[in-house]
Amino acid sequence: MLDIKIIREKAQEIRQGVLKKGEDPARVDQAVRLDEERRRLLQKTETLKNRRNTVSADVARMKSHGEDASALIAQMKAVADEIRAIDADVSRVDAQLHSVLLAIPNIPHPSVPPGRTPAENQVVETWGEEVEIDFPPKPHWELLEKLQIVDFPRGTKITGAGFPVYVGKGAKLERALVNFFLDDAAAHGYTEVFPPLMVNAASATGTGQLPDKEDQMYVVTQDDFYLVPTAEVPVTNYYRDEILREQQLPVRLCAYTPCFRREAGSYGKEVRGLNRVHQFNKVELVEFVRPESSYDELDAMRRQAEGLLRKLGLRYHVLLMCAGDLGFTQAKKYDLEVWSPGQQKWLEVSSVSNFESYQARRMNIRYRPVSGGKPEIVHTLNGSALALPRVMAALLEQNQTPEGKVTVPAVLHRYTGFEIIG
RNA sequence: GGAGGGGUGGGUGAGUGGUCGAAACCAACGGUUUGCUAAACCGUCACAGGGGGUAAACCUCUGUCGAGAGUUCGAAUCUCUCCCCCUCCGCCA
Repeated sequence: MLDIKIIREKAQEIRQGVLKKGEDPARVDQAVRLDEERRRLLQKTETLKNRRNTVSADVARMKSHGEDASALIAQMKAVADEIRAIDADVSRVDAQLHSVLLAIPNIPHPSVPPGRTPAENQVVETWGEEVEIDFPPKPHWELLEKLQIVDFPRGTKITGAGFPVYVGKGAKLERALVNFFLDDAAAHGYTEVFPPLMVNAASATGTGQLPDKEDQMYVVTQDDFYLVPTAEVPVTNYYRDEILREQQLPVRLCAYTPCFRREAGSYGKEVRGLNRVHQFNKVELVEFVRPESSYDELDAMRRQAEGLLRKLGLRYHVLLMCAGDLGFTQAKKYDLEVWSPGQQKWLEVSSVSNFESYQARRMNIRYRPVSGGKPEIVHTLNGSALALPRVMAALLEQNQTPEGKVTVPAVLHRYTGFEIIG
């Protein structure tokens, strides 16, 4: 969420930012009104509480001297009632303000291009040769089936649609990619963590999955837990309600987890093969940084994710997302997309975002400056490096041979132990 | 899952209705003393929100003793619900 003090002081700028993102700025005005009411009520109740505390001390003093305080006590009964009433108003207004603040999106960084639709995202970089394949390239789902490395029908039998079973060299290739990604992150100074795969409601709220995106998560109703839709959720919550030392920053964490997404509402061609599944593997990068360095860190994180695709030799491009295509909590975001020759389209495999203080304020993650002084909110970033299924899809399609075999990129050989599938 | 015992500031730990935001000790930080180090001594030592101050400094008020609700003029202290930790039993990879 945004800082109410900043909303109070710069309502006009915040309104502009919300508009740029294509969201309704009315809540900004609501927040300002509720904030004013809250402060008005606080002044009233705090004056009364001051009186109550003073008189209570008097009562204590009188009683200890054996004097009769019943007149004062009777008098304070009315004050106590009044305090109760006003406090009830305060907590009502507080709750309203909080839910309005949760409904105000993060505002885009000035460098984010305006725009409403994905068509207005900017391609800022393209890497890799446009591969001339002198035979009709197969889509990956045909290769998977022929090579028998991913079994969709049996996954459907075991669980349901969108839960593939990786088999044999498919399973090993998957594990090779996970290890390659993790090792690369470690080489860049990230500390590996392996978090719980279920989180509680407080954690899901911290990263912004709740209250709005509940539909996208699998819920364990009996215990009120949520299966993680991304490692971002448990890993960013690692430091929830904590104060870090400035010397610790930047904190760089990486995590491999399966990710569980209901993907309610998707259908058709978009979900063929590995394009969109309900359970998939991903290595995620998460950083906690000083506010002044968060945009440098964003670029570095993007470069690192790109590096993986380069080492794999996969053609890709980078999109700078326009304001309207940013997530609710994001201030700036790059997407990495790999080329799928079998489908003749780009597939998103990474999303690298700066949340500035938006998530951290919600989660109350701060740092104490070396110079002393008050704790300040950190900036958080995260990025996929990378999500596996579409990397697998592109890898298979870009490296297929006319006979329907697939060559494995050299960088993976030490992980797979084989150089060709089929 | 059953029975019992607990959650107090960075740490240990006192505090069962009345100036308690909380003794004492340790750690940390600043200072004095001192050839240096150490010791000793003095001081500082939470977070959030509101009001004042142009602002910083600072002043002031309110809240916070696992979380929430309640009783009371007044709650760390009494009551209820929930969360967490420990011990024993059961179950179990």
